[in-house]
Amino acid sequence: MHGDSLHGDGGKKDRLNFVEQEIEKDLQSPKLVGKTFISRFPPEPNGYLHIGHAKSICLNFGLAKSYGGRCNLRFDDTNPSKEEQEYVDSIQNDVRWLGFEWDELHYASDYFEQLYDWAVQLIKAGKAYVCDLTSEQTREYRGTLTVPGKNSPFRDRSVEENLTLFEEMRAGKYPNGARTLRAKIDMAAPNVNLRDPVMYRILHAHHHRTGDKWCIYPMYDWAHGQSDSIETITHSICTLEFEDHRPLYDWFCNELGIYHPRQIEFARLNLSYTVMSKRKLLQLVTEKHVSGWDDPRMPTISGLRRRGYTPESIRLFCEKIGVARFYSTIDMGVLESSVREHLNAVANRVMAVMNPLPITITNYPEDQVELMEAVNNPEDASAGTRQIPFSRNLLIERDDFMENAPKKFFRLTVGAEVRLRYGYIIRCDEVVKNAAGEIVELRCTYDPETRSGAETATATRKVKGTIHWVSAQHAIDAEVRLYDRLCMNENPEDVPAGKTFLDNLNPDNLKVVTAKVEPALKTAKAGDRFQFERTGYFCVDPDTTADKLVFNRTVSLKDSWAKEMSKT
RNA sequence: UGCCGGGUGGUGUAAUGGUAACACUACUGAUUUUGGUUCAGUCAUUCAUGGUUCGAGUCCAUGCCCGGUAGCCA
Repeated sequence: MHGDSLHGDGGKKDRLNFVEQEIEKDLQSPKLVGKTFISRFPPEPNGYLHIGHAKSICLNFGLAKSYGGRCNLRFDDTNPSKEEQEYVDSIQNDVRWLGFEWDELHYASDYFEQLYDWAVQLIKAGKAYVCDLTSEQTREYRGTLTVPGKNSPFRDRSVEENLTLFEEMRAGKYPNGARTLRAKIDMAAPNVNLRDPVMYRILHAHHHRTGDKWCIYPMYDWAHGQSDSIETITHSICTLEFEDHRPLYDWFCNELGIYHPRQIEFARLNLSYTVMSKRKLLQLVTEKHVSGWDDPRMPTISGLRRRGYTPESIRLFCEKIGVARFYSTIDMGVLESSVREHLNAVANRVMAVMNPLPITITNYPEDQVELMEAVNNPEDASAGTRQIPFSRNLLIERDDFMENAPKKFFRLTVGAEVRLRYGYIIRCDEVVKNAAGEIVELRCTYDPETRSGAETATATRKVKGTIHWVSAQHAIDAEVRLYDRLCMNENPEDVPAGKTFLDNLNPDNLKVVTAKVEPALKTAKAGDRFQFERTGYFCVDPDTTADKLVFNRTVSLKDSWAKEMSKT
């Protein structure tokens, strides 16, 4: 799968997170000694996976790998009104893309019959009853955080009556919301989850897998622990907001007398400069603030994939952020540094000019074209080299020229020399402007003794700066989508009254430009990733066609010059 | 106001009663035909107070602050 550091060489990671520490203790306890560790990733198929899910995926599958165990993929499909096959498919695709393969594929809906039988068992034991209270009444009877609840008037129905009613509920005799099956626990429990929680609700809805077979559906609490139990999950790892549900999880397993997994909770991921809740992501899509779930600005797995993130970079990120019980926000910079780290090692370099400024090498022969040899990846000799055409008329980046340059500007300015990457050293002699006073061309001369690759002292003489370029007649056009952070603020949810996170969207999170790129890119295929030298990492978007190249900026390179400039 | 869980640099994560470590960020400096990469270095007495101890980020007590929780959602 992947070379993670945890137990990577059969050895142990020097630092264990709290989940690993608990697991190691458990694995030596009498209950589990000699047993195989089994976890599961249990998404509800009601949306696309995002980077927060990636944390859970890496944790669950990673743990299984570390401890020589197994990890299942289980769809928690207990609420047919929100779930769709489309989501089931995308989730499987995303998990695989991240580099993981589940041992068993399950659906909570596969356990509906067993869950029903267990409910009957609880009714017979006098531990569950059919309640006729409406949802509003149920809420009133539950009490509040500080006031204990009171018993439902239906709490003491006979076992026989409960059995009949529950059977009729299943048979479809009652409309939505008419009755529920509830566990008989304690209406005065300080933990509200224990105040006779609902186990089944009536829902005449079509389920994406069971069709119209059922009209009663189990609640999360009634389905989750038992599903874990059926699959003999040893460790059921979930997020912190389920912490208060653990006593209920335990209660059901105990009352049923079935295999009892251990639930462990960790803090879910929050990322700065973006939003993570499904509701908000859905809103971005439906209100067209982005082009879809896979828009490169979205923190979804599909969005990150389209943006150019690699599975390795996301796994690396998950490894970096750790796992704890403290509710924290990870800086987007950590995600960005992860993808830079991986792409720096594997992405081939290429030259692309985003905002072209024509230059003419006046002493270079009109019809001459030389092929210059360029290294594809200085970090990886096996990536080889390629040939780039050099000619009299070139295009450079507008930002690489300044008429009145400050002292530390190491690029092109009148009278100064600069190295053209993999080309020659040139000097700018003259600036050509149009009637409006805009710079339209630079006239330069080159030093023929400085051809790249030659080993002579004159050829290797140093100049302060090196800039990228393309040959005007050879370059090809490409649409480049310059993506930036989705939101302007570190915490987009932090808004004044009356505003929403939408007011914090970064208006500059996408700029589209037409760039001139070197001819070698002609054959680039969707998904290919490159480093545009001195600029950033880019990938080929699926919108690319035979006659139109489209690139997405994954992330810019670190830019200490821009940083220097912004100081003043 | 009940119950549950948390507070370690700018941000995260470690340290399991014994030298507060690692990563990201930032800032120095070196290297560099990418102002990239790489390398070297700088940046904290652990929420507060008291206690136990030869020794406390870690154990105890009290306080303060933060988060979760009252769906027939998951």
